[in-house]
Amino acid sequence: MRIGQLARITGVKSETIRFYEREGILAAPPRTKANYRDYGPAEEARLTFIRRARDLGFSMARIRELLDLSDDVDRSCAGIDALARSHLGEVERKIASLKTLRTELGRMIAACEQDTVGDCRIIDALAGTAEP
Amino acid sequence: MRIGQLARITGVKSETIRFYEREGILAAPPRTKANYRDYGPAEEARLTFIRRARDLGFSMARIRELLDLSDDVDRSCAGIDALARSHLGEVERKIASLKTLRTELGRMIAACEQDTVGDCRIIDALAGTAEP
DNA sequence: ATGCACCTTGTAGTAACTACAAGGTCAAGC
DNA sequence: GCTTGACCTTGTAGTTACTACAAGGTGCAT
Repeated sequence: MRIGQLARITGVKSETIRFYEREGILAAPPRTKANYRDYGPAEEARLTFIRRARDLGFSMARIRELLDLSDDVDRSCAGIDALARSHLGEVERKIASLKTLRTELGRMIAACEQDTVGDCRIIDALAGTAEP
Repeated sequence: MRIGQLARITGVKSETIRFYEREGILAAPPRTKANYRDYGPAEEARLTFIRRARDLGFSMARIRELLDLSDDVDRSCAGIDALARSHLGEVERKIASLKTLRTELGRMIAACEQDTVGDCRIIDALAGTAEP
């Protein structure tokens, strides 16, 4: 498929896809005889992964590491383990933060249904200043 | 407290704190007689919130909205409800994505413990191409 | 054959920081 | 009293990760 279709499917703009190629995070695909980039389904999955990971607040450096975990098939178990554990820690911290934020947003919505509004403790939810 | 101590506590650099003040996301604090910025605990919570939210991949625009939910005490319930629901949806999508990533990282670590490595399906995990 | 949507490269602009320069403040030690 | 050092001030310039736009080539449909 051509870059435009890949862009539509993944939600990553064509310009950004070319940018990723320049940065070496996405391999240069084969070209058609008209010199158009020609992508397959593997690139689609890789790009969707990158977009989701960016949306979750991972830096490009961190995403590169995650992609390396996937790319370097013949890599030492010790290396994979250490890196995977480090990423797992970050992922679990993010989940925990999001859960406190979810709880507080849910509480506000519930209060609104009762027309009682109350005060908003979103800041405390994430800042960890909230009393239990 | 002065900007340096606030920076250490929150993990937000002094330069970034001043940047937030310029952008209007953080109110200009009172000054000491030496013209130093003088912060209290409310700013600490607000900054920690901003840092965590940024780390979770929320844009500054989205964070502004969340802070507005907190700041605009006398706001219509309908407005709060709509905004909170929209944010709740984003939060739940992020949690769901992170959970699939967590599962895959956990699987890789477990495989490593067995010295069986196997293949890495991190990309499929977030890209949603994985078979169950 | 002439739109039109699509592609190419390259360059410049944006968001959200981040670093650095040039200088002012102030408590501690000689 | 004076200097040293850690801290602060403003301002400007650089970085990361895009994003937009310009100038032109490609290819299918009318």
